[in-house]
Amino acid sequence: MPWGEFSRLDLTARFFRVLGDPTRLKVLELLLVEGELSVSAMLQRLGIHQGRLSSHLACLRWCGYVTAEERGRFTYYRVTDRRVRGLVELAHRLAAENAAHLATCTRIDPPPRRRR
Amino acid sequence: MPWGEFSRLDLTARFFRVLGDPTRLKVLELLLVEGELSVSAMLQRLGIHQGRLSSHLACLRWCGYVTAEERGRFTYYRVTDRRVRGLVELAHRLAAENAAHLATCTRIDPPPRRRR
DNA sequence: GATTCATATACGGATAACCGTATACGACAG
DNA sequence: CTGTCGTATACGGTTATCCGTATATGAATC
Repeated sequence: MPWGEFSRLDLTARFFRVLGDPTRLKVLELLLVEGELSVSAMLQRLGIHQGRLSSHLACLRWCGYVTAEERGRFTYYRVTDRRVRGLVELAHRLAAENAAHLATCTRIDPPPRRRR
Repeated sequence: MPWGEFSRLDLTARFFRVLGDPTRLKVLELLLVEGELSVSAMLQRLGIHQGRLSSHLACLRWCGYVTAEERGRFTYYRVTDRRVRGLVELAHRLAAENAAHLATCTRIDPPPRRRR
């Protein structure tokens, strides 16, 4: 059952890419620890620009990682699915075991190019 | 214990980014199914350019997802860690449940820009 | 209804990361 | 030791995606 032009495999790759950004991953971990937070509460803890956080939250929300609930002027976010916690924890373990190599992978982080 | 300039969280994000490329994910799945394959065997099944496959394999190998063994003129690859299978399968399930949204996430796949 | 606060979206510069082509290298055959 | 085969690396174009700044929206307060 392909969705639009994307195969099952393409969709899973997209799924992983959502988790592949440090800011989004940090937001997700924060919510896993705290349970539920408003945007302004996250802002205090993360120290990043408001627009940027909002945009990352929109991505996480749209893709099903988190759920938002509006109460009054505030919007509260929480992690949607219990399985996400296990996924992130397993990734932490595997990443820790290969930390030195992940840090130096030249495909993910290639050396700077000569000017064009 | 930070590795170089990367925090634990940054490393995990990199870990996910390795899985976030459709070609690498496809290679990984192929190896999960077949167990062990030479580069040329993978080339036949994937139908992509040789240099590109080799480069992705180098990434997967360096980051610890696969192990290579040279026998004669051939190099055989296999998946290193059993836990990778579970990780990928869980991601498949979660991605399938949000397929329609993942396919249209504008942060991962933004609308085309006006010419500069 | 104007103002303020909390949050979301739009825009464009900068950079990360993919791709294809071309080239290098090491093992075995002849 | 020369050629071929299997594999790895280098290079630069192109696209994806991050970021910060600026702006819009919607609820509550005045």
